[in-house]
Amino acid sequence: MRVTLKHISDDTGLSVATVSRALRRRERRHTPNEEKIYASARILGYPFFANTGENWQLSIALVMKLFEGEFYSSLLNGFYEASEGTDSKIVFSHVAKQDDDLVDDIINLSKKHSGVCLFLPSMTNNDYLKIKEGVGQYPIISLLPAKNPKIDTVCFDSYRGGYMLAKHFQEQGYKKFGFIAGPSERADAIFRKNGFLNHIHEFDDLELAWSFEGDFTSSSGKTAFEDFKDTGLNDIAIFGGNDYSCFGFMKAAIKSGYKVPDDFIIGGYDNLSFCETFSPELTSITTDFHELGKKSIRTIENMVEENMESVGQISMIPVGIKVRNSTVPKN
Amino acid sequence: MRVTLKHISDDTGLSVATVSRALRRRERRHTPNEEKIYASARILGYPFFANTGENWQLSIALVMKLFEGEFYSSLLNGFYEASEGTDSKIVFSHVAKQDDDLVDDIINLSKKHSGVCLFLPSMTNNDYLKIKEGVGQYPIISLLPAKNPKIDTVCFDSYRGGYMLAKHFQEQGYKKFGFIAGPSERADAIFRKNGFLNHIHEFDDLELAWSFEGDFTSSSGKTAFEDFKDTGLNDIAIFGGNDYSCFGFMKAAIKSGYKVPDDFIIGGYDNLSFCETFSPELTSITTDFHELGKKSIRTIENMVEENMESVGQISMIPVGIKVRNSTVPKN
DNA sequence: ATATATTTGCAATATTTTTGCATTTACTCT
DNA sequence: AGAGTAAATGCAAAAATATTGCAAATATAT
Repeated sequence: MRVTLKHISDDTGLSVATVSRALRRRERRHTPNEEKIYASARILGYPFFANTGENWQLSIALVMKLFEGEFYSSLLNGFYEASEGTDSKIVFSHVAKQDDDLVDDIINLSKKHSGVCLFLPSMTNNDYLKIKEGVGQYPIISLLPAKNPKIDTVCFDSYRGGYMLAKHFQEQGYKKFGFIAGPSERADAIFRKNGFLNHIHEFDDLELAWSFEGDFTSSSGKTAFEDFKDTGLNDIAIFGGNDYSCFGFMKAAIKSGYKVPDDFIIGGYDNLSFCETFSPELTSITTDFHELGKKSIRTIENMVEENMESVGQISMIPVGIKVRNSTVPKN
Repeated sequence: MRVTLKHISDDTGLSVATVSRALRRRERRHTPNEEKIYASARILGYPFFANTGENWQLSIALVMKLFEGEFYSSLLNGFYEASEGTDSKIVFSHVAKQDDDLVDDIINLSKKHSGVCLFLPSMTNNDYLKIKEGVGQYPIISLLPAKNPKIDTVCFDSYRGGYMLAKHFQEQGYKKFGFIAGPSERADAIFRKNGFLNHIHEFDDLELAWSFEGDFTSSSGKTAFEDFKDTGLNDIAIFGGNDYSCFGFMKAAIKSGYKVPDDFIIGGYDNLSFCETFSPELTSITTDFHELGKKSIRTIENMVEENMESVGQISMIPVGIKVRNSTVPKN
């Protein structure tokens, strides 16, 4: 049974007619009974109707799970800014921490919104298939790259990011390269790595001299440094996988008496604001969340309007590189 | 006119009966017509009814405006975590960047949600009054302290934060204190300052030797250092207003050859994750966003249920202090 | 105390949604 | 290809829900 005026009437003790009038009135009067009716309507969950014609907007749910660090703010901010001036409004949706209900949660979201954007690194291909089955032909995209994407994807060009950084290292005259890997189950981490390694492999005089399995945290960067230190390598260019790893690595290195960029150069990924705060300032791959948001919203809007079958299309948003003192000595 | 099945029927060319059945059915079938009906319902904005009894949740809108940096992630995360296991669900709501429509935006939000939490540093008392007038007796709170709050407030005890830091400085044996102020229109910045200064004034042997008007940015921290350097002061304990200011200040100081905590000690506010990454690690006032979220949600829930008049009550969430190497030499 | 405006409930009316039933369409199995 | 079966659809009746005219009750102003 859905919520009707009768429920509110029973709840408030007022007649259905009074409830109807209070809720339908253009201007609020803030009389005690009106307040009572509104309060009851909210508690009971009476649907406040959207009106035809009148600036109705698509609501697009942006679904994330983990939620710490500057990165998520930037992502959200990019989407909100991108939504201004479009016919869509962004609704941020948080989903349960447990993976169990994830698929069901998303299917439920699809009932309430016009489209869904997923940013969920832990999702498997199997999950995506289940979601696709659950939502049917519905505007839904993923914001993370996948090896074999089951749904349309709008994401940063992680591969190119890794590639660009390797190229930059080469241009600085380095031949030996190092790499701290991200979590191996994250496709974006793998693409970054592939881009980096592929550039190295393209040139016979370049060599991957060291690598380490990290997990994108600052503390794994520190562990990576301890591993690195034991190798005794120097004159090497290191890709940290992301900025946090680099911070952890650099901090430990500087503490051990290393000088950056003299003893090694290092570059990160994400271009967090702390890149400028750290000494030396960290070279990093830059991502434009505003572009990601714009492209995602446009994609969802197209899907809603054309109502066409999704075919696992991938849109890559280009990334850039911000060169700072961690790879280029101060002049 | 609100959206009815007739609209969807007209839009899809199917009969009202078919539309009704498709939307009412428990399980989705994903037939072409069903997809068409759902798509149309989403575009037109047909209200998908919340059911009585069945796990209906209060929806609480968390309203923010600016949106950069780790701080906002933490705030959101705290609220979402706090909402788990309660009868409420958090809906994050972004409002227009322009101040003009702010009040109207919030009044509109009040129609769609059971309660509203505002985190809007730029709001004036006048704005709050207008909102109160617009929403009537409605569950709404502010998450920022105000000198003379017009609506109920749940916020961190900024005053005590400033006070605690001054006390910590005193315990480290310092007599001379310095201070970088935040934006003067932000009440939370003023409370931090007052707490800090009041502790100083309580003791005759303590003295505020230097202060600077900043704006909570890293670059204003840098400017603050330039001002500080000219004074030639040393053996001083500095409260940076927030962490960003401290980072900017420390970076500039270290570049100028200062040693922290030898030449001066410094403490921040917010306990950003970068406090641990910076060298030296930054002592900072810690805030518990989970507690803030819990208290806020409980307050809104009470307001919804008891439907009582809001009276400008203030709930302060205690803050803590995390002492690190920027104020205590490593042992 | 009286006049006037506002709010409310009842009942009638209008609108919207659901359902029984016959028909059409899609699909399966010879 | 054609019969048989299941599912989907439209029509129209029925049910449910929402709105409104009107008179009584209540509040407010004079």
